[in-house]
Amino acid sequence: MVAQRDAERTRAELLDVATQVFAEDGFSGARVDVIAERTRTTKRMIYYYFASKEGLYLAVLERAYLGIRAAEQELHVGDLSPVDGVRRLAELTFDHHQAHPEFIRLVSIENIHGGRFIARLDSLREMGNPAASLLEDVLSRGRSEGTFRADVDAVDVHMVISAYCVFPVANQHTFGYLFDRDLRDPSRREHLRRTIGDLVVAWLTA
Amino acid sequence: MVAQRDAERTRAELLDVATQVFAEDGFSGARVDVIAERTRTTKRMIYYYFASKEGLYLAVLERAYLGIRAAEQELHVGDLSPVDGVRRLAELTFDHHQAHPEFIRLVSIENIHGGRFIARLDSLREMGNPAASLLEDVLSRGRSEGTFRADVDAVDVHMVISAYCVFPVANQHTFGYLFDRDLRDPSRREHLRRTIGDLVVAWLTA
DNA sequence: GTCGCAATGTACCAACTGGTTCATTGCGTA
DNA sequence: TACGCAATGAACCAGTTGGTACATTGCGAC
Repeated sequence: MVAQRDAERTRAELLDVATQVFAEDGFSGARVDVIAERTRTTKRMIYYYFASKEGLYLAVLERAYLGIRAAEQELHVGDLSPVDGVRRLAELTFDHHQAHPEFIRLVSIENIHGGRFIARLDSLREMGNPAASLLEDVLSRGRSEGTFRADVDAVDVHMVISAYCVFPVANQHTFGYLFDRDLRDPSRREHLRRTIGDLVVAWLTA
Repeated sequence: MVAQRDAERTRAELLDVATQVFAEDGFSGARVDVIAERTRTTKRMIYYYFASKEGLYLAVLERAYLGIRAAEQELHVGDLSPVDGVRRLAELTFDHHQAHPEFIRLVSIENIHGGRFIARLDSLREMGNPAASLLEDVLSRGRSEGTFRADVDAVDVHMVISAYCVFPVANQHTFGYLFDRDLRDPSRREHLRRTIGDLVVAWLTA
């Protein structure tokens, strides 16, 4: 018989389901009862482990960000030329966003709430941003080599890449409707992927 | 004495307030009572004119888009060279987004809801997209002139510009928190503005 | 002036929703 | 094997919220 009591599993299952539901319906739209229903446990457990709907949302948000950061730790572009390095960094960022739409949705939701929840997660700030650090490095190599322009910093470049990678996921529905173009269609992905590389490289080397 | 009965004014006031409240709190987060309170009229009028909370939201969304389209009609870049034309188009788009954050918020919200509401507003699709049409024109001039690359179309370029212009508004809070950089700070606006021009021109002429 | 109807105000409701109460159960341990 | 406590389940509650019933009022037409 499977263990009938497993605190870790219960907690994890709640987080998984809550991530899905919050990403789908937003904070206000999500219903505690719905989250509980989709679980093998009950609503009581949400309040037992997370104290409140807000506490659950905070836990979901934190875990989502920590997951992203962990993945970023795996990146490495030190052995590539600056030009190949930024292109690769941009493409990997693109892949990553494509693979985690629910994360992007959570971020959108958080911004609609004015970032009032994320502001309480000190853990995120402390751990820094691996992708941005890598970029910092590649960028300075390119600059001292003379191939990259010097009027933008790593955060500027990171913003351009983020903006491009977030958009096809975050705005897929309105854009798709207005321009009759499904930005998430697999057959279009390679073109989009190549484009962010072209874009950033052309810009930095101009 | 001011007119005590003015259907048009009542309707418009409801739409104005509702736009603000929906943009602030999302569809589920917005409260019908709150919208009514901030108006000189009552909740009853919302149901009188818009039938339901959803009806009101649809009206808000439609009006917001129509407003944007109307503004886009004013653009004209036909007398500029292709290079100057795209730069100007990008910069004007940037200005426009900066000036209408509440519109961007509504679009974000709509995407979180899977575009389920906008899909019912046929009026929007019918009117086309002035900015994209202009881009189409400038782009084809640049291509036949030989200055612009040919492996991207107008919608691709429009997406890049949109992504860049939307991001600083839509993600200001999470980005601002994580990178300790206020993307909406007026002192940074000019730099951001110039950058989208540089980016697109460098890319297209690469 | 008074009739007809659009427009409006008030009070109310039924359903929903986040959160709680309290009893119960399984698991490690002495 | 009995004890202590983490973990769990089910029923319940009080505040909130979208929506409505119904009475009333102002305005234009004649």
